[in-house]
Amino acid sequence: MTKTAKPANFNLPERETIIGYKLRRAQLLVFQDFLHTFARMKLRPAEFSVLAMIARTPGLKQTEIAEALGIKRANFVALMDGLEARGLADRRKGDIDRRSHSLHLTPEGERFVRKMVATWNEHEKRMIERLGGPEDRDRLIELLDRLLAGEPSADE
Amino acid sequence: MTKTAKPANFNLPERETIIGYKLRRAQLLVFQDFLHTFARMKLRPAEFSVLAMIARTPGLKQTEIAEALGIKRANFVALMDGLEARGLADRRKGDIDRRSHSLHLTPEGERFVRKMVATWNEHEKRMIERLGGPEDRDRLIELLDRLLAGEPSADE
DNA sequence: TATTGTTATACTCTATAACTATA
DNA sequence: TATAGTTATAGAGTATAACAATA
Repeated sequence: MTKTAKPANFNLPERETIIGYKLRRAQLLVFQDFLHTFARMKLRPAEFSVLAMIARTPGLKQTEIAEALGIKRANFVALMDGLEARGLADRRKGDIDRRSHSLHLTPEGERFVRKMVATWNEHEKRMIERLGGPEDRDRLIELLDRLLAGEPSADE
Repeated sequence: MTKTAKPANFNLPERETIIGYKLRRAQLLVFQDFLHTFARMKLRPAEFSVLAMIARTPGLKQTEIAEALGIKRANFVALMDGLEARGLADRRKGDIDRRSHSLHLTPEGERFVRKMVATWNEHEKRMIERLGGPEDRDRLIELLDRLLAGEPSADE
């Protein structure tokens, strides 16, 4: 029994089956776990991605990394300033094109990334367990890839 | 071949298999489609959810709706001001507890919600097609529910 | 005292325009 | 002219504290 006398008949979608709604809730949950897990290391998701990308491919230009991660180059500046101020990464003037900065990890940045990967493993393990196991993680990724198919995706 | 002479060996996760990363990308894509679809109606996801909830259960208190949708009651005020200013919903002083406001659709709000549901169907149909069909939508929802299990979820 | 709605405020993300130094 | 990085700024979204009216 509803709270109104005349129950108007809209054909409202059930919130529990709305893709965008569930997707947002799940994403917030995963990011919450990430933030909690990395609170001690004071690392945000975007910083994680940037450090991971520099570690994997040192020497990339600022704009290349920003674009690959979907970060506007204007907003990337402060992020990179932070990593540099913490002594984790540095910018080097490109010797061919002196306008550009190529990005590298410092020795301390390399140590930090090793710890970061270990911490990330904890977090991801927890998420995979929630899903039911690695096969279910794969099934989820595959479904999300279908949504993203045909996108100007970050890499690949 | 990488861009560095000594390829330091971190055990970095592949970005393509990171749950949080994929989840965020997919959520942004779905919300982008939503925003584009509802641009003409000038309706944001949060407003959609609020109108849908008022339509389904008229008479709920402001705080009940805000909490159910994960919106802080302080932030709900401006959102509700907007819906009221557009003549879609209104607040009525509770006659038992005169501090509270119970929320209802106006007649124009009811017409708006009918159009909103039709527009939403377009959007969701597009997302379901991307996923591969309704069964795949169900599989996705089921996996996302596993992530969300044990949460102080909105409704249900 | 506690709660509902409200105001004010602040912090993060994101987006755009315009500047500088190089090309 | 165009591009890489930068600065300034503005808009969402979200978070907290404190207040008035009411319980």
